[in-house]
Amino acid sequence: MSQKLPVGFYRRDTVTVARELLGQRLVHRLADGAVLSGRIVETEAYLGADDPACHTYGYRRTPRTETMYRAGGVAYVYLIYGMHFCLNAVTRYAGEPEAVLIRALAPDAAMRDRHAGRFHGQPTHRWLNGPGKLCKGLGITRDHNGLSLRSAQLFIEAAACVATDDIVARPRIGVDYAGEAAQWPLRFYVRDEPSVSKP
DNA sequence: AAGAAGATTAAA
DNA sequence: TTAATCTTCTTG
Repeated sequence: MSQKLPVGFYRRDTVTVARELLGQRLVHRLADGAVLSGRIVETEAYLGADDPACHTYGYRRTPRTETMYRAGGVAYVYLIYGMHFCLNAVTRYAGEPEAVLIRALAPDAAMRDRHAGRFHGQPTHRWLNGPGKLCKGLGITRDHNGLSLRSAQLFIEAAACVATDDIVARPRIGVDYAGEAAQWPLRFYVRDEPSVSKP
């Protein structure tokens, strides 16, 4: 029986959390009892006040980013491009606004077996291979913003970490506006994993 | 009050 | 390469 990751897991260095979230299991329980879940295979670290690519660069504080200022272990969900949601795990402590964007999941066997109908006949490795797609696929919306990642409906379960040799570090996606920070190798994914968004 | 841009996606 | 689509933030 798997355990939910303790809050202490999140209240650490954000890059460490981003790397160690690879392999863990994200679970969403719907009101009707359905369980949608997958193994995390791709993440990105957003390093707060000193990171030009981060929503909280320079301690920018707005209604939207308020969640990032909370203590690690809660979900930060926001709408991007007017049509897609992105899910992040808030890291560190209150007042240290950093987070890990969860970019891709490999669907669990139970989900592949029972919820293929949600995905229009697509191959399973394309179900959740992008930050907007995984929110859509799991039914995560802005209603989940601020929710504990140990809550009954949304949580991350402990599973085996991915070995260092199997983690690939690359520049983050979609942050070209961030100058030099656009090159920082803060995107992490599992080597040879088909469900990664852009191998 | 108005405009610009965005941690994306699917389709051409 | 581009449209879709709208919230958030910046500027006037």
